[in-house]
Amino acid sequence: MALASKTRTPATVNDVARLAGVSTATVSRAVNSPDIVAPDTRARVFDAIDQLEYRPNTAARRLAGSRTYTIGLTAPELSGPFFSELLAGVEEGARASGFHLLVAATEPDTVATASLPSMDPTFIDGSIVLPEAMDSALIDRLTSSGGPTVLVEASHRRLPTVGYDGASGASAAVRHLVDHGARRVACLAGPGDAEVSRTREIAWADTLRAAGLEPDPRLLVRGTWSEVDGMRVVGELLAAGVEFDALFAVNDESAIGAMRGLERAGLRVPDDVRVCGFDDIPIASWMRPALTTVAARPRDLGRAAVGILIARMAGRSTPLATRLPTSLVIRSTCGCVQEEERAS
Amino acid sequence: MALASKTRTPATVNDVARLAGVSTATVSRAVNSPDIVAPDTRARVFDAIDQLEYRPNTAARRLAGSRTYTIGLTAPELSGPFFSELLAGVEEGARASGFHLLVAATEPDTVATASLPSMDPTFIDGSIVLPEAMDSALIDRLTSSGGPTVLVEASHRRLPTVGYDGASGASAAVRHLVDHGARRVACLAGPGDAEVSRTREIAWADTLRAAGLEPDPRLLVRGTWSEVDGMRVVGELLAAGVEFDALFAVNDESAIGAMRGLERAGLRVPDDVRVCGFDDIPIASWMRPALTTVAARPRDLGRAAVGILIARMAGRSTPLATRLPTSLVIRSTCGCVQEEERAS
DNA sequence: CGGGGCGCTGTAAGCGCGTACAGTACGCGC
DNA sequence: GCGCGTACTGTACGCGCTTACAGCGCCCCG
Repeated sequence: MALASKTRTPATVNDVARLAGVSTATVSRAVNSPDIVAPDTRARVFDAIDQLEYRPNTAARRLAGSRTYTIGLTAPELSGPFFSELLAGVEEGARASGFHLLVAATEPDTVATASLPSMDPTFIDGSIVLPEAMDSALIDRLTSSGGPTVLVEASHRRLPTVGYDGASGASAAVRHLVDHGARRVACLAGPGDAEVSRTREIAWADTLRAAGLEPDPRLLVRGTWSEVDGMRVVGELLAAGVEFDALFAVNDESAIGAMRGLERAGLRVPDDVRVCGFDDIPIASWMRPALTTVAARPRDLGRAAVGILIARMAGRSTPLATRLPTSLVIRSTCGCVQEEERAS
Repeated sequence: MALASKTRTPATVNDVARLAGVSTATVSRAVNSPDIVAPDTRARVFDAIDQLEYRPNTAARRLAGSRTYTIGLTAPELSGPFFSELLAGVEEGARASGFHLLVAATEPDTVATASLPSMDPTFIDGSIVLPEAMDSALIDRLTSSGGPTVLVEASHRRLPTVGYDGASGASAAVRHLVDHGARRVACLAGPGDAEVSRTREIAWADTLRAAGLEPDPRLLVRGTWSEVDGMRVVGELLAAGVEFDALFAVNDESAIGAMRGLERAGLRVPDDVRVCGFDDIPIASWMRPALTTVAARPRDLGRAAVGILIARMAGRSTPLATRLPTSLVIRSTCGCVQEEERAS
């Protein structure tokens, strides 16, 4: 019976009300709290809705003081395998719960200004933000005006966070390296102010100590998560004459860069230096030698984040910190897989 | 003088109007068409706006029949290097022009239903869609109700499109392979109904013919853009006993998969089979051997798409089809770079 | 000196929806 | 029989903004 609109202007509550022979208030109630309207009235309303292909106007809805059914996702950078997967997870979760997804990147330089518009509280019911996207002042501002907020891969006293159990992941990686003979394990970290990196660095040091190996501070080097930087930093390490027989990188991209740096210096992976990354980005299993890494599933992270956000928006309380498990994926760069396997 | 709000309810036009001693209409005009209000009035209004930290309520704005300052981006899948970069470009362009960005994935199975909500015309001023996200009926529906639409990497009779000049890119790649001695160039294509792939396949065949080489139909094989499929398909080709000395893949991911397939069969790249991909995804330059490929810049694509969309929304007319150039990036998999270079 | 035009501003009517508030009808207990 | 509670439904206002329309003062021309 969709003899209705094809190009006509969209139906409104009024149209539905008229067709169903009820008032607009009843239509609204039928849509938002079906249980408080009489079953047969409700049925008539829904019939009308179907016939007219009525869909509530989101803007009006918002204006009338209700939800916008939209959540925001803010990150410092939108490209890259990590964010890419995270986004997919967030979108999936949002869509499954009937929410729209607004994404925004924060200007690299002006962290403050340009970011806010997209997180417009009048537009958003709540938001998910990656820590490096905003300083804490901004986050405060957001939470005081923009509804619930969940932080990804960060820690916070008041706000709910979701992230990996980075410490145990890193620990497993380092332990694996050590168990297979490594004695001098370097750590290729991210920026010093990135908490995600810090956690993994600390786990690196702790695990080394637990194995009776004192971590050499010169073995802890920093990049910016990128391949280029991984390569550069390894070059510097080598140039400085610091010896190491294994390398744990806090993310896969810098691990890959590091491998190029090693190769450039004539060192072979895993024979001369064993390498282990973190994240298990898609390419990790396709490169050669295939990267041993700590598998994290950003897609799950995303899903978890929306889940928590939606719970908060609904007024339910949630644990403050959610930590997803990781698992070590052993491939070729750690050198503990048979040659035969590696060749195939 | 930001003695104003900290946690207070956001300022409205009324507040601004009162403070500036003008009417709300004037405030609105000052904001939306500054040139039609007297300079000193305008100044007073802007002062008030700053003082109150006023920011127009987007929902109200939309409801009052104006723009929403939001554009939508719809794709079948949100992860992967191509979309990732495209998104970054779109967001960049959108933000630069003061637009919000709503992203949505279309359900793999129910192409129809679940996608629309996010493209809600009452929410969106216009949208950018990747062709495989919607069938043409859906696109028609979107354009008839949801404002201007631009298609990415697709062709359309009425709608503006942006994409690469895939034909010339593919042509350059195949020509390069042939120029360097390849005689039997296989083509690893995408799904048969993907126009992007078709264009490149045709260019493959045409270029071969132009070089006096009749394309062997058995050399044209299809996957689904993915690494796994690239690997699988090459395996099948080999199993079928079809000989080839070069392979042109319509995207990098399947090229990478193909290389693994080749490796598995004991064939070496580029010595036994030369390989060339398409896209130049970030990893292409980091893998070993480094992938020779046609460089496309999805980020630019994204920027171009928003540019055109915004122009259309502003009523300006734009060319129907925009084709961005590509360039061949010669690295190691095509076998024409010196050994010395490859080793480094 | 009067009328028409222009430049600017104010008035007020919605945009589509949610929701307090005010019914209405019915069933029950007294 | 009346009064009251329950289960619904309708009336009407306002969310914050844009935008016709009208109004005001001014200058210019006749």
